[in-house]
Amino acid sequence: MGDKSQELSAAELEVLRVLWDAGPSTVRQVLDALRSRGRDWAYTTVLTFLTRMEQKGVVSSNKSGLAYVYRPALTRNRVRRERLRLLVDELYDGAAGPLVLQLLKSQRLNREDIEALQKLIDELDDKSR
Amino acid sequence: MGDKSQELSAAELEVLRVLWDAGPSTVRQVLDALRSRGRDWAYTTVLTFLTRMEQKGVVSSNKSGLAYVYRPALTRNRVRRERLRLLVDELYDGAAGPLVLQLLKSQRLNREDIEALQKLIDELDDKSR
DNA sequence: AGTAGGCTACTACATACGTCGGAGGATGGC
DNA sequence: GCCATCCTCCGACGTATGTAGTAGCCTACT
Repeated sequence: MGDKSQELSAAELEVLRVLWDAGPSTVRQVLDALRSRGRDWAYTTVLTFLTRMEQKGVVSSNKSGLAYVYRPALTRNRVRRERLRLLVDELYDGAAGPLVLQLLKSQRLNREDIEALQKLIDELDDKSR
Repeated sequence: MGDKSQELSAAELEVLRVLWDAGPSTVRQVLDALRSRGRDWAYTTVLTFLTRMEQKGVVSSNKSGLAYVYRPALTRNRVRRERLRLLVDELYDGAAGPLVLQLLKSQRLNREDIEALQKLIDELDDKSR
């Protein structure tokens, strides 16, 4: 099967998100964080995920005192970029334009977003002219 | 595991894409289309996918003459929306703004895109004011 | 009528994913 | 010193995914 090696399943991504939000954490801390997000896994389940994810290289760990502390080995931005690219390639034939439009239409942006957007567009506009 | 029932794996999505692009097709037609896209599966592999996908309800089929003809049961737009929502929720905490910005920054848009964008922003701007 | 070639059904198998339980080692109170 | 804890390691099990072989059924041509 896939050997791109850095494939994140939905559940794995959830674990990673905890690490991004909470910073380096032990298994128990991750477990608690997941619990508070409504994910009620067993301790060993979390352990299994972290272990497997370390194999894949998406988290790293080092023993600190009694327990191992895990930290993300991929930045949120890196994953965002990859996922975004995948989405664009798979569902928009590589063209980002329509995706942006769809986003703007279907999601409600607030005033602030719109302003930031406008600014960026002005820049792009200058550059492309 | 997931029972949302309508989970599409990467490979399944590829099959679906062929159906979207080519319209109702037989197994062989799908196979050929996949081949021309560099996916060199065996005939029965494609058959397996289509069969499983029909179970899941993402394609439907009806016998026409000698062979079954498969057609998508989900629109491309529907899948786009779902995937997009997932991406926004999982990686942007539900906020579409930053996603749009990242898209605009990292992907190269052409003049046309930018204009369409500008127009849309003007509209949003009016409405939100 | 016989056969080649296309089609589906059924089965299979390895790997990944989601989910844990139990065994066994360190540790910190009492 | 001993027990309640907490931690990790290893193994397990069911379902999903990726990939395909085989067998048997039509059908159309010769």
